[in-house]
Amino acid sequence: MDELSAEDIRRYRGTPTEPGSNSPWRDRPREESLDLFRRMRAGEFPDGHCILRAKIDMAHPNINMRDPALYRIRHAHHHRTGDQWCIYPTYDFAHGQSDAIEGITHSICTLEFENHRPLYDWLLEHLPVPHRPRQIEFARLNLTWTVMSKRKLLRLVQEKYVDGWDDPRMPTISGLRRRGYSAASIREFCNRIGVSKTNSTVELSLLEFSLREDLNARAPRYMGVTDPVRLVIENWPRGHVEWFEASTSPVEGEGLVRKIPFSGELWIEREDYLEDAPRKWFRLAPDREVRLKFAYYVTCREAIRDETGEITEIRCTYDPESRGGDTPDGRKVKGTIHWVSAEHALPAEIRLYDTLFDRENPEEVDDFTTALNPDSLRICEGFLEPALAEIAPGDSVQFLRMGYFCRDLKNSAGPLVFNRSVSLKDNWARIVRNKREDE
RNA sequence: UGGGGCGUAGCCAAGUGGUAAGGCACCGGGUUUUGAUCCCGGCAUGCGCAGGUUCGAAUCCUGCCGCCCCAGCCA
Repeated sequence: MDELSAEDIRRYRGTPTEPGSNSPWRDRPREESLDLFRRMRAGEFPDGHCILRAKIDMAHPNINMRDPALYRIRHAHHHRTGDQWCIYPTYDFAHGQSDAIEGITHSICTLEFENHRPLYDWLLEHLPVPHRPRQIEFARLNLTWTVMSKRKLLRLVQEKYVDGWDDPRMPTISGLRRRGYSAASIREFCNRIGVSKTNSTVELSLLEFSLREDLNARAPRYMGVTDPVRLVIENWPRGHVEWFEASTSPVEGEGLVRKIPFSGELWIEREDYLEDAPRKWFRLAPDREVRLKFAYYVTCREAIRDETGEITEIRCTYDPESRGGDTPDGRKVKGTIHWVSAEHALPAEIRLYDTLFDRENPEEVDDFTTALNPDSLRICEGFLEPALAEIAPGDSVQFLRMGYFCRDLKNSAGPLVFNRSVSLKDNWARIVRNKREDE
């Protein structure tokens, strides 16, 4: 039992390059120590008055072996036992013993505990344990574009930078689940990155790939427009509605068949129209023809703008011969875009996520909260095809061409809310990016 | 300048004396009513560096270099 103050203990410990020296209490007779320990347990002393230490070697090159603390006084209130217990073991003292009692064979932990293993082993050797566990250390998982330490994540929650531990932007299991990450995709990700002792940071793209791979195989396809602009078909019979039958699977003969209403006024994705389109642009532009998925070919005639210059309506004509998405003359259209009939559309809140931080390594700045990405969440007022009303909270679907979305687990009572789990791979964006870099 | 770890491609990672797996990313091409998926091809004359041992070295030896962790009565 040592009665040195915390400050003195630190002084006696030495430094990594200089040995420490023995506490003046080190040779206290056992009976006296036992008595002190009993009284400490009985609550006779205030916090820090004395402490139980292991007698090992104050000159040991490993600082953890320089007479480490084992039991200290903490007058902490416990929700079950109240104030009756006031002494607590250190992590090092408890670790090996609890492993031994639980029959643990391989006690796996992270690299920073490597220096503690000699103490872990020393305690097991010197204490009456029922079994000898072995501690094995591995590198922790780090991911680009986020932080992983519990202490940092806690700050994000406490300081309200996110909505809670299950905010879909959090790299927590509950956050990933709410984002729409399946258990299978997370497991497959873990298989892919492996386990080693190398300090490493895995690229986020690998996590995203694992999700896409799983959802590509499982998620039914529907149509939803996230950033809507109105498309009017000038030669469509007024008030006419057609219903198309389409499968939710891209694979012939698989999936469920549901009906999709089509009419003369649709919502399409704002980004699917471009005024000055390059030659390789396959979507809508003045005088260009595209296929409306499952339905008809339409040719763009004009775009109508408001006073601010924003496009409010795109006017097209359709080819009645192209019903179903093919024409008798066999002419090809390069682009196929998704749509939702305006009259039948389900309004929905669609949440699009970006990385929580604005850089690959948020730890490179002094305070990681200054590296938060202000655009990590974008809330859209979108429109969905009617069949999407049947999707249960927590279920994943693909919105054609827009990515994989998961109906939010919370907010299940009110209007439809969908979280985007991950976008689809976007080769067009890549082409545009590469071209810009060439110029 | 003490001790404990780790260095194989842009990012992960196999490999333990027989001539550098695999995945992601990236780059080409094909198929496609999702610019998705799928398919085909490319991507380390080289394993932190320098010597040495060996018929043969990422693997063994020696010496360097770089990065991470440790001076809580935190975990």
